[in-house]
Amino acid sequence: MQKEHNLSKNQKIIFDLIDKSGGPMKAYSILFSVQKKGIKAPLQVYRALDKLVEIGKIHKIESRNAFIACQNSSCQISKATAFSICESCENVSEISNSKLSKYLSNFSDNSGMKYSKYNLEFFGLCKKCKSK
Amino acid sequence: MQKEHNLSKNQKIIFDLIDKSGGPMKAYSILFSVQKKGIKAPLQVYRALDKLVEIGKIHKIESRNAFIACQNSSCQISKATAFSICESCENVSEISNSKLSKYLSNFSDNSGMKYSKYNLEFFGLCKKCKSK
DNA sequence: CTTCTAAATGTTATATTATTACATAATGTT
DNA sequence: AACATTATGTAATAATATAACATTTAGAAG
Ligand SMILES: [Zn+2]
Ligand SMILES: [Zn+2]
Ligand SMILES: [Zn+2]
Ligand SMILES: [Zn+2]
Repeated sequence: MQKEHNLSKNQKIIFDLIDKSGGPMKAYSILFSVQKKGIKAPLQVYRALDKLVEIGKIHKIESRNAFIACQNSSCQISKATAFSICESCENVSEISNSKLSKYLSNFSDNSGMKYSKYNLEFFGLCKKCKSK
Repeated sequence: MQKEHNLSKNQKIIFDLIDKSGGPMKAYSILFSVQKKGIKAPLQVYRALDKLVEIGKIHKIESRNAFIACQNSSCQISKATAFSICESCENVSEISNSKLSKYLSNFSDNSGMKYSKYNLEFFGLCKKCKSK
């Protein structure tokens, strides 16, 4: 079970927005959407995003500079993330595959590195875009 | 064998700089370093970087907005990249592990996505930083 | 060698993404 | 109440990346 975090006002506004959007959102698009709720400055958005990433409620899609709500709410995998990204329609979804996460979490090589976190992004074409 | 590409003047200047640096470099730090060679504008740097990424001579470290020379010059893996990143000293190295790349290249799930590319970033502490 | 085309370059301006710095307020703990 | 921690508000600015347009260079085709 994931630890329950009491989100602050700004954190809640921003998390709800991202969560309801169902897909990745960019920081300045978030900013635009929450201005009517009194969040006026980029920093207010980035601070909430940082915190939400830290506690695992959202993840950053690094290749897109965008943020998506965690789609595995019941498990704590914010340090082991995998995404599937359609290069045509930009649809993103979080991959939840226990064999994959086990394989990557246990990965080690002879470099002497101690790995504590990973992020994997797969790119390709989704079902819809393939058949166009 | 990787296809031989004749790099253009700017591409060669920028590739040589990144390659010789031995680590990841950021676009504007590259720009600063090549100004004495006549490359004056960000776009000149970004165009060369885009091309070098496309042909696999360099890779972008997405989580760092930085570019590193491919450390697997003999193989064509620009569409299947894996990196190890030290969160303390920011040392980055390209992981060349055939089992890992085979596992990921063959990965598929029931989402209907057809994967053609992936990028994996491992984070942790390198040997040196661990023992501090 | 000439014509055509694709790729690369040069230049200016601008868009997008993210952080620094400083002041204040709210929340939780002892 | 005193203290520490976390969150907020605001302004300015830094860092990263692209748009638009003109020109030049390098290859391919005839
Ligand atoms: Zn998640
Ligand atoms: Zn698609
Ligand atoms: Zn490589
Ligand atoms: Zn290190």
